[in-house]
Amino acid sequence: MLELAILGLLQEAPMHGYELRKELTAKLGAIRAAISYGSLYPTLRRLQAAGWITEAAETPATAEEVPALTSRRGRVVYTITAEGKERFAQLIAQTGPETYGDTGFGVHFAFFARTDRATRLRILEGRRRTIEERREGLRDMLGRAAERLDAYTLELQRHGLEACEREVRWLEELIANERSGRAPTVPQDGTAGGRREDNSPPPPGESRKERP
Amino acid sequence: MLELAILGLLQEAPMHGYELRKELTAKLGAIRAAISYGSLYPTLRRLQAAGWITEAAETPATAEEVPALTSRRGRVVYTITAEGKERFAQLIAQTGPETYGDTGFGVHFAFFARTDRATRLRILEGRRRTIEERREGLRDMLGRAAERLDAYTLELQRHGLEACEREVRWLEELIANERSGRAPTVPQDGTAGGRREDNSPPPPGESRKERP
DNA sequence: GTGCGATGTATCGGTCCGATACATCGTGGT
DNA sequence: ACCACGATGTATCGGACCGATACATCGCAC
Repeated sequence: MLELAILGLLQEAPMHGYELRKELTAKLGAIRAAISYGSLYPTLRRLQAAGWITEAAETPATAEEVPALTSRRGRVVYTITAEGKERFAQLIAQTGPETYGDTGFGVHFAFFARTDRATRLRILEGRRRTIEERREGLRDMLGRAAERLDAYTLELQRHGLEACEREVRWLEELIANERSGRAPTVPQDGTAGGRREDNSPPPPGESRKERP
Repeated sequence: MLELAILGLLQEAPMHGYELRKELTAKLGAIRAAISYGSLYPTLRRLQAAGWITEAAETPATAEEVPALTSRRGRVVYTITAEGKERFAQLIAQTGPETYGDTGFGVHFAFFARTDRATRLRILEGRRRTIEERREGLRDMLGRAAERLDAYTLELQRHGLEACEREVRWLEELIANERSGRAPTVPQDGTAGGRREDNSPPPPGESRKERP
């Protein structure tokens, strides 16, 4: 999951570790607390070894800014490679059980702007299926096995059930939205500052549909 | 977390691994999918080594029920020890940052029937604090940094924000309920003799509302 | 002038998951 | 009569991720 997220973020701009973590936290803040350096750095190492990204010590900068006495050491900047972009496209397109779990779904969803519509629909429907099953499990529990559990556990289940119902409704809405063609999609590639023109994979058109 | 959950469940009755997993899944179904054997068995081994539980191969059963031709092999039954109960009491009473995270809070909450009211309140308030902070982070993101994120990511944040708001409301309700006094606590130590009797702890949610 | 929080890189031990292997039992289909 | 299949049951292995920790620099407020 981290691999996917890192590759996705580095496609917008090269970054160093600290920055990456902040962006990661911003983008995934709704689904997980904060990425630990204990996972981030080893993963970066792994990605570098696999050739998906390259790391370069940030130093020169034409040497005219700072007299190099207080040279910024450290500050390793990671850049995605062409193979890395391929890898990302492959990861983002493939769906499976782990795509429908809480974390997996969240990460995939966060990169929906870089996902083609067919895949988006597959993921949304798979997630809905998963949540519906969880919901049924909780309903059964609250129905049949209620007397075996104490009041607090029941309250927890009830709250969980409600969350499932809400999420299913949310997903229905998103699915309907996708099908109807007007998806909330701002293609948004890394060109914000007017540099690094790169073809965002298949950003399904119909851009610019602001939500109320 | 698993340690706490296992100790808590074994306090209700001795069980073997498979059964334990099922009960665990039932009790924690609202917060996590299913406990993997890859965590369960090593944890049981660890608990046994620490002396919190004892394991015994289930076999004899007075030999009058089944002719022993189809002897059930395997079937290791785990029983909590006195030290294990102490350990559980210690774990359930101590609060900290990890108690307020999604999983930690869920597990603690699931055993609120075995937790004293002061601790329950501390946990509920700590959790509320944590969620409020997450909520504020999401609000800031949706306010200030909105233009930096694509529509899908924003939608994810919005959904997460809503979930936070709902949970805070839920927690407020639970806290008010705890404070209002009707919470017998039920220390509930030995469970000598009969299982199956339901010394029902406090009722957290009273009259539930029907949905509009 | 100094303490302190943000920035920054990095490792280590430990928890937990997913895949896998293997064995038994009862049930129902062919 | 046979056997396929799902539930029951125990167990291990590699890998992903976290939490704590260590260390160094920078700018700023007191």
